[in-house]
Amino acid sequence: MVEKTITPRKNRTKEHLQLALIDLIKEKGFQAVTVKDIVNHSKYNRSTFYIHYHDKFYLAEDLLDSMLNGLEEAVAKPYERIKKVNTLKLNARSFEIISYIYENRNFFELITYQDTLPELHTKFPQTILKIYQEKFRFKTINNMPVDMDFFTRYTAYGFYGLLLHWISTGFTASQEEFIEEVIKLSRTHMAAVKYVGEK
Amino acid sequence: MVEKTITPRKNRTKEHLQLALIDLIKEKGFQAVTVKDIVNHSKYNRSTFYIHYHDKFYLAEDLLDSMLNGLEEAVAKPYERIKKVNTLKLNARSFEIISYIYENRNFFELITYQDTLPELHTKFPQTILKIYQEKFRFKTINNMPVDMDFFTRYTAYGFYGLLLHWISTGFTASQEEFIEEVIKLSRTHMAAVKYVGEK
DNA sequence: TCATAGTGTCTATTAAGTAGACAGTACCCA
DNA sequence: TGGGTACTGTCTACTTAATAGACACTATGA
Repeated sequence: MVEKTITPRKNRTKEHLQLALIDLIKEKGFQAVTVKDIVNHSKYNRSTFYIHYHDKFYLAEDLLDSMLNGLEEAVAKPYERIKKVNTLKLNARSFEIISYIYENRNFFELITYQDTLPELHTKFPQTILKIYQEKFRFKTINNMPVDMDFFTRYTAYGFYGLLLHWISTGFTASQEEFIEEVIKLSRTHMAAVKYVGEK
Repeated sequence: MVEKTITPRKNRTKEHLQLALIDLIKEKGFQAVTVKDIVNHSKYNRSTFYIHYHDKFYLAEDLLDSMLNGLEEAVAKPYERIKKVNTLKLNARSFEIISYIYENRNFFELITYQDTLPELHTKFPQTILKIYQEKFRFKTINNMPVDMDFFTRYTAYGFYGLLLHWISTGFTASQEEFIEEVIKLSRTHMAAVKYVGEK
């Protein structure tokens, strides 16, 4: 009974509270945000906040988790985002990550703020790594022998570094341009990426 | 009984429907937007839409009116927006308009779309003119004699032209830069602007 | 011609959101 | 030191905005 059913109405309210939190973190930093700020900004009653969340930390956790879950799911579901897939060896599905981040750039911009969402700087790269580990299989050029776990970590964090740069330069490169760059760099040491669905 | 009381809850819902309309106009044009699109996007029930609005045209009207009312009110209330007022002859209050537009750029960008909010292209400049007529009194350089009604219209539409340019270039100039330009141009034929509060 | 998709209206139901009081903590500053 | 202000988290009782679903109707197009 502690977790009740989810309804569209509840989700909507939670989402609005989350959006308020994003705005307020950008405005004054997470530390300074109060529950009162959040309900003022989102125009809910203070009581309403406590129906959904115990305090701002739970709200923050929920926001982070749902965005990162969304990221994982975006990779899992068939490519709706990137339409014209470049005819390259590298699996287009990897670029769902890029599209998802771009679509939700309002959220991911949080990574450029000092006093920001708790755990964002740790969980975001961990999620990238998790996706790389669970969904992709790589092949080195000429089948050069390497520890594949290390190779996966290496490419995941390399990709993360590029993402950070793209985000913090305000997405000045277009999605297409950015994807081009990622492909070029991947090709320096990667022969192919295979997408492995579930399991 | 046709117009019931306004409550925060009602306003919030209406606002969310309005925001959905803005997004959808940008996405597919006003003509193509359906009530179903609007409630899908804003995650309300279709019935809920009809509680608040008769059809999408009433919603559009409400959106436009509230934004333009907001513009008028922004000028009327003491300058909270522009902090450091340049020590110029020209009344800083005029620049509340610029700040308001910038803060609500998501809405005002609609003016750059072809199939957009009905009446936007007529009512927006009319509102600028109304503000100029009701809130400001101008002085020509050296008290050059002109028909003051004409002079007001002339400066209002001149300002409107600059605003259009600023908006449709994606607000690349900062608020401060843009204000600078407006001041420079005003000075070519204007000795002072006086703000006249109510009446 | 039938099928599909959207419209606008209505009804009954309910649970999300509201107002308000409460005791408790933390902080400032006079 | 003590009083003032501001926010917190919990609770209660109320109401009403939001919901699901049915309805007849129109327009479109395959």
